Amino acid sequence: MPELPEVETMRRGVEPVVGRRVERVRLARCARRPIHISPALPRLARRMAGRTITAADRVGKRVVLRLEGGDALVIEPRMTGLVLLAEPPTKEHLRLQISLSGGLELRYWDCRGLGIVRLLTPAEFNGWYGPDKLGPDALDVTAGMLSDRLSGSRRAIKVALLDQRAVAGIGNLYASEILHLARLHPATPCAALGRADWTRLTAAVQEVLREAIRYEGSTLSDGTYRNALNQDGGYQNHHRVYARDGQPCPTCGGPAIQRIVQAQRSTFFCAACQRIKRPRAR
DNA sequence: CCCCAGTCCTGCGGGC
DNA sequence: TGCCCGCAGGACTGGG
Repeated sequence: MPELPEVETMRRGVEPVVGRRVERVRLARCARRPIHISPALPRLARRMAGRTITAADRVGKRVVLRLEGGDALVIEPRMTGLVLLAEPPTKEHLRLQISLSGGLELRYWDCRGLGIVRLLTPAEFNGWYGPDKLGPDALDVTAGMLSDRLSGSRRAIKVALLDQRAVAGIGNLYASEILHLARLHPATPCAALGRADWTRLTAAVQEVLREAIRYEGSTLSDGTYRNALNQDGGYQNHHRVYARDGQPCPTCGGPAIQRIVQAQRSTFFCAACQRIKRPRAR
């Protein structure tokens, strides 16, 4: 499940595309269902052909390839999408192939096919990913920004961290990891957090995400996430709580990590070192 | 504003 | 051993 560290690793892995010219764009025939792509081929192919890629950026959980002239190709992998410069894991779920000058082949592979690829003008890009839609990037967010955006909310902090309008890039896996490092109970209402909590939480956001990037993301047992060269990440060996229910807490040695469900998603935490804070009584 | 359930999709693992 | 069912969840939508 690509979140910020996985998408950042993909972005770094495809940086060799910068400076190359788009020669050909085609859909892979082996995909059972067509990819969610906008605009549809051949219009997208015509708009991209002959143009040079000027930058490989990231916005939240998406890879953004900037094109000469100002358009951007946004690749949103969602659950199982991979942006590759190597051969894909299987031929079967290859969705899109972009041939670049110098013989480079950029591929988009997506097992479940929930991902989306969009070619956007600058105005369209701002409509999709402007400040109304996406909060500050999780790597840049400050404690002040987080508390300004969330401290008035009664939502559980775990659920709020998944809201991309509040902060961009955190998904279900890293939300649990971050809250464990920050020693905050995932069900704590945002409004119950004090200044020191926001500071500790923000520090944990930075530390967990930077460490996960250093290990090139998490490849889970389903094996879906890989870097641009089709290699596994390494951060799954450093998970503190995610999918470790029943195992001892790495911080306090407490007997068992617990699993609960919040907003229909699994949350993992240690009930011993992540104690809930109740909102102040009115 | 916030919350919930449903939608997309496929591979895998648990249970029988 | 084989089959079926449910689960995994990012982003979005519609209803309460």
